[in-house]
Amino acid sequence: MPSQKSNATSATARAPKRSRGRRRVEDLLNAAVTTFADKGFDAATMTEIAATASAPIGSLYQFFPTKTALAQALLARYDAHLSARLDAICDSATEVTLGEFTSLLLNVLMSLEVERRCAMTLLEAHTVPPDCRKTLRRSLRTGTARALRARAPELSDDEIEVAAVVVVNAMKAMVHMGEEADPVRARANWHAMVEGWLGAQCH
Amino acid sequence: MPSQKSNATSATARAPKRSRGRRRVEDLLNAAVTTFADKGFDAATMTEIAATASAPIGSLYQFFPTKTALAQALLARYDAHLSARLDAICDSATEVTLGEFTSLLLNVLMSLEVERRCAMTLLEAHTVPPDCRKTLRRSLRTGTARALRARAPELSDDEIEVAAVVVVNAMKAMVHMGEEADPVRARANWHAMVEGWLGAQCH
Amino acid sequence: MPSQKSNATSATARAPKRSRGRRRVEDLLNAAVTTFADKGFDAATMTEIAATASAPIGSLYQFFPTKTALAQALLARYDAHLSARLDAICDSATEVTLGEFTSLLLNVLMSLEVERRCAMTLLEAHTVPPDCRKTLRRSLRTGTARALRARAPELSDDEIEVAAVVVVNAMKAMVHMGEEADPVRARANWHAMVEGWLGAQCH
Amino acid sequence: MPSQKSNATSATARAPKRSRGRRRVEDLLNAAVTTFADKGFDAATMTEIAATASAPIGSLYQFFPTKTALAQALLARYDAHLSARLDAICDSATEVTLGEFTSLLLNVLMSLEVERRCAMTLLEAHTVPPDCRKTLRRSLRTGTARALRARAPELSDDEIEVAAVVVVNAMKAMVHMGEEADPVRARANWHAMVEGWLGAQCH
DNA sequence: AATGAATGAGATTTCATTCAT
DNA sequence: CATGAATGAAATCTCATTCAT
Repeated sequence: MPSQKSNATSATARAPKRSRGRRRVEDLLNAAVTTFADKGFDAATMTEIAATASAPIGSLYQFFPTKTALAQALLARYDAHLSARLDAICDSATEVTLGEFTSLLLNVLMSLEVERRCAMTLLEAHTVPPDCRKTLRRSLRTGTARALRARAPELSDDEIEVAAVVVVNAMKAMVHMGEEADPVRARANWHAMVEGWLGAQCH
Repeated sequence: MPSQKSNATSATARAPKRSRGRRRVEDLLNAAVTTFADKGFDAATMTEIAATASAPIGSLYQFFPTKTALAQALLARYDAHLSARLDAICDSATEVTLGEFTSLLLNVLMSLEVERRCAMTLLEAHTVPPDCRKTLRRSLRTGTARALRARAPELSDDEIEVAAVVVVNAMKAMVHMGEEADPVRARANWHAMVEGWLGAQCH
Repeated sequence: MPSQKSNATSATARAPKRSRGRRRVEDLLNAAVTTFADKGFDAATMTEIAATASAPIGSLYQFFPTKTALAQALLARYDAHLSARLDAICDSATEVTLGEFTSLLLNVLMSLEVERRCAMTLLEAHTVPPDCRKTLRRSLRTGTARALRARAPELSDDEIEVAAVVVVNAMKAMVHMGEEADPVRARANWHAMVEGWLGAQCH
Repeated sequence: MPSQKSNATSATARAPKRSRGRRRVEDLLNAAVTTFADKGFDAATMTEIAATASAPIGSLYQFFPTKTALAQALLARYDAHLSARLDAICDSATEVTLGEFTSLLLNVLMSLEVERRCAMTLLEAHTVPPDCRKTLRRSLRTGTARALRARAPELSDDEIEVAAVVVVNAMKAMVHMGEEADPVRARANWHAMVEGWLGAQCH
């Protein structure tokens, strides 16, 4: 008796056990990334994602029991990537100039073009549960706060909090400016603006 | 995304002739705004929009032959609103302080909460044709450029172009910061940052 | 964005407005009756039911937004039929012999062969919500109680209650005995047994 | 009801060789009993049954190559149980009063609550092949006939045949009356009714 | 012109069964 | 043997759009 759509309120991805399975999951995730990035969450279909990965639809559902679970897994993967980048910035925070530090921060979101577009799409999709969306946002903000604290330990918690919000939004703008004409100059100006403000803060 | 039976490649909104019709169109647009803002473009259904406006579904299709045409009309309406605001800024550009000017610009997107959320949703929706999305974006950029030129006529066309891109993205960030904790302080910092940069440019 | 299976917890059948619609609903209900009776609730598919009625699947869902709603409508229709029969018995309860009265009661379920098989199938189906099932059962019991009270007003409420339970189960057995070899003699015996007991009670 | 990949028209349960296997089969059967009783044949899934028995799905298919075969095995087991009870009644048929005899017969189906609910579910399921269903029914009828013959050897074969049909249906009613309000009085009345009829027959 | 019932392609999800490991 | 990941046919339900009334 098919029909009961996933009754579990929060279904999560199942981990593969065999080595072939792990490879297959990799393919499925990549297929999902490009499909979501291209079509958006709602317009992308599970059937198309499976087809893109040359996998039968049943396999897709073996690992991701729900379209939502698939989105969640993707966001988690991207979250891990961002955290790693931010951790790296923490490590070198005191060994670089302010300009370099600004650059590192502002470029956090600029790697992995497709994954980022996918993540941004999912973050905007009203159909994706707010939980996962909030998780990624918070993770990005706290990671940025960590980097700022590593660079400017003299700032209070509140100041760090607010600065992190500012910087995160500056990061996002960097990405969006790529679609405009002459993105190089636009980003250079943006960089200057943020560096100026950061310099004023940190002192 | 069910079957699109419409084969017309580009359907646009039809203008109503009588005053009763104009009132009805108004209601339909408003219903569409809230529905799109709440559910997103894909999840919102034409039936629900008509119901929200207490209008029969046939009426909705009378004026907006396509879901896409409806989105387009909404974006056009919002575009007009933004242009008006930017025009007003042009007029007073030379009579205000730099801080006030910055404030005016950064707050351009902060009015009409629901309409803005609707517009941003539609701008992200991959299902809405890129044309209308590009139109609104360009309109916002050129309007901003006009305001900047009114304030700083000494800048070259290129410089204005780039500055407009920067400012537009700064405007967007103002909106996004509203969802974070302590948006007041975040926005104040942001304002300071942009004012600093604007001051450096304009001279 | 299809996918959200009927989120309304209890969807009910929608009434048709046009005359063609009423005819169509009739056809759909009849198709559903035979299909459920033949295949059972779970094995019967909405697609097959629509096809049997030569109706597009969309039309089926127009009137019965859920497979469950369809079952409910069927049970309600059968309920109405049974109530009518029991009311008729009430009217003639005092004008017939005990044997005739027994006969009338025991034969209540023996008309409308297919509808009855459909109803019994639905009553057993674990997938049909208990509510509708209980409704029909109670309706049958209270209708029978009414008939018994009309015949034997001297009995207490409790006695009527219990007698109704007994008689209802006797009715059901009448139906089941139809599948055995020599159903005529079996039913005659059954009739004698119940009549004997009824005679002993009523006095 | 998803695709039945099994092309074997009639698959039956395989007997286990080792004692550990016999234990496992026992667990699987018990898990199947409760699952079928709770969810019905169609809604119960092989995966869930295996999980309930804490057995891998492969093991389940080792012993019962088909969902149908599993149902068949369950019905056979229940058949054996009923036959044993009826045999016991045969043995004591001449040593008890008519009231006791009636009681014994009417209570045949009242033991093993879950197994019985499972069996009744399977008997109603249109998806279970008619063969096994008929087998159990016939077995119950012939067993009952045996008991009646042991008690009343003077009756002709035809009379026994018909009486068995009547008694079997009386048994079933006893079970169904358990769900109504005041089942004790209902059953007492039922008992009186059947005893009265049996007395009239046997003489 | 106005209405809203009718349509059907297509989306998500399930699960009996197999077979590689 | 034992296991449980893999498969894909098939089921339920949605909704943009049309067109008869």
